[in-house]
Amino acid sequence: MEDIIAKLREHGIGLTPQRIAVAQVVLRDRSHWSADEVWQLVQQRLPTVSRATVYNNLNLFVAKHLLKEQILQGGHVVFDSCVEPHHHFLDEQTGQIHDVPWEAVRVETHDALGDFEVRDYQVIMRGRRRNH
Amino acid sequence: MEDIIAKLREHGIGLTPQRIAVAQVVLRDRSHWSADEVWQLVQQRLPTVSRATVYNNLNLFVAKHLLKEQILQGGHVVFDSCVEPHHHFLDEQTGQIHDVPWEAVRVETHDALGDFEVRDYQVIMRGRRRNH
DNA sequence: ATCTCAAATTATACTATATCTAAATTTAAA
DNA sequence: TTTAAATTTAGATATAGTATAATTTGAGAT
Repeated sequence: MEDIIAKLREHGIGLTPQRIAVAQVVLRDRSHWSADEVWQLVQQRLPTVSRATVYNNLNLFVAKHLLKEQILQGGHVVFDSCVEPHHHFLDEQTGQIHDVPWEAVRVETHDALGDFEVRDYQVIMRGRRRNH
Repeated sequence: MEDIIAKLREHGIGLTPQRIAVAQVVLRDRSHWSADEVWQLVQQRLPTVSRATVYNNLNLFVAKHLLKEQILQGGHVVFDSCVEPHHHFLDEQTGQIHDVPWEAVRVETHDALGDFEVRDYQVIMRGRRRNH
């Protein structure tokens, strides 16, 4: 709980019970959360929390760089607690998205880019994950 | 009109007035179309066309490789008449997405990928486009 | 040419996701 | 304690997409 509070403060986010509850959910182990998943879990701790509040706070956390918004296949939005740069691997069989370490992929661009000044990039890979 | 019909046939798509109208819109000059944009334009030619029909046919065209589905920032889905492999550049100032030639970017992967067998990839670049 | 019928396709109605609005409540500073 | 600003709530609305019922298509039989 103290960790969470410290983290919110570090990111310039004011404290409310709703925000603490949302942060407790999204900063847990799993790294990709849909808004509705978060809402359902937060409701267990705070039954009166409204859906709009969850959405508002998730988007605030993105704006304050506590989370990153990621787009899955089909346009579904999830919130990612890993804000460090990383790439994504989409397992086409399971539909699962996995984080790939930044250094695992090297990207070089050529002059053919022309007018585009690249500030940031991310590689989306598709394929399958070998059986464990 | 004949071009459109030939194209639909090549891709194994049966002919209906609705499909011809949708194809006429999306195979025009601009390369990224939202479903609702398509619907509005198609309605001008076929006022009874339903939204579901437009969605159904856009998704069919993707399935038959006449179009490619692309996900924009925020999870918005657009349909792209350029089905050749290409990368994307998102202009952060205008929110516009631009196609980048495949060869303009080279990607190498390393062992750190581990379990992931990459079949396909795409690079999403962000930045700005120099003034014209 | 016409009819039949199953499959394909479209339209109607419904659902999912996300955001807006105004009122109510809480926060944080004085 | 007060107060202004921030935040949440509850309900409505916007955006996007889909399920199901209705209609059309296409092939084969007559």
